[in-house]
Amino acid sequence: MSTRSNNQASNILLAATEVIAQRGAGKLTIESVARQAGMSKGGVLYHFPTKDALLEGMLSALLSKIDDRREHGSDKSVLSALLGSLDFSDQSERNMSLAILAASAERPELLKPAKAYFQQVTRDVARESKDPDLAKILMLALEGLRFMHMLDLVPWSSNQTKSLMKRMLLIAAEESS
Amino acid sequence: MSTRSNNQASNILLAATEVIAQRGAGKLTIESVARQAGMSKGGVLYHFPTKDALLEGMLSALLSKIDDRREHGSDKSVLSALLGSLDFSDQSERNMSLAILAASAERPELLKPAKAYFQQVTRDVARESKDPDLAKILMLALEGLRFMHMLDLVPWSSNQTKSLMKRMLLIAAEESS
DNA sequence: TATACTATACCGTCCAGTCGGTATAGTTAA
DNA sequence: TTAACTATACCGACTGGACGGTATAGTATA
Repeated sequence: MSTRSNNQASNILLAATEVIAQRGAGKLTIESVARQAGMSKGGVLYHFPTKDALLEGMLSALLSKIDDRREHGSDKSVLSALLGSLDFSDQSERNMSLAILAASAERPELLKPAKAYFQQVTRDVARESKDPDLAKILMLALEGLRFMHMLDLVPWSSNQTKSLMKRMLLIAAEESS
Repeated sequence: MSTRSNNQASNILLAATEVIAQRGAGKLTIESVARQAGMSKGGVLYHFPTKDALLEGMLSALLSKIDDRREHGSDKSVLSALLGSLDFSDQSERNMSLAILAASAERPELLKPAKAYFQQVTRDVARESKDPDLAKILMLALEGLRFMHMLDLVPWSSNQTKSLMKRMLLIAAEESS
């Protein structure tokens, strides 16, 4: 029967990311999210009583998705897991990341958990690396790719991106202890 | 007597970046820019007839500053010039970059010139490299650093950033022909 | 009936852009 | 030299629309 009443929240979250992807973070309004989710403004406001709550929801969905994959990265290193799990040809991947843009525009404070997350990952990656600086460079490249992807600024094909990711995985494997 | 009131336009541009840095791209209003620049809304609107014009102005100021430095990078490679000229401890550097966030929020189309710029740089860097993929990784790391800096998301000290940049310069020097 | 959810009408605020006006410096010319 | 005129820079009241949030009434289902 899957009441799917629980799903409505994530439906709305998804719709929000789509709005940002299609029209920009500045056009993220409760109305536009409602339309995209196929419901009314009241419906959205029932699930997320304020716009801030919506932004928080998007951000925490993004972080928990990333974290999920870090843990499911099985036997490889954290860095390898991160590199290996990101798929930039996946539209929903990009869309979720866009929460960062929306939050930074409207409520920069909401990015604090994201910063904490980066600190954590940095620590973890440094701990397992022979060459922490090189590991950081790879992390930065990964995030650079994420941001450029978010803004549709990547100046080469997705095939080239894939081969780049492979190369990065290779370097990561070489230098992990 | 050098009233120097003739560069009001760049004054306003500067004020706009400060507003974004202090309050976020979503709070970038003509009024707030006017206040920051020490004038009235009408005054800002005189120099930039629409908000779009203001955004365009910020973006083109950013691109021409970067381009400037690429050309003044003298005898080194393009990649080295880019790596060497960026100073992330400089506040104004970060502020100017924030134009990207504002534009992406309000008028994503305005980022087209930025994309064209990245394509150009990528071509140039690839041409002079023995190992184009490695060069791309460095470029990505540089942009990753820019974005994380913009969002105040860098999880380590500015000293660590400096040593990272040195390392990146080293790699770039090793692999340039 | 109660709970979970959705729709609609409405309010107050914020904001981009308009417009009539002021101030001032320069230019022309009687 | 002074009156008439023009250009540039700026001010601030106002308008119309968009948006966040509230209130409330309705529907479906268990």
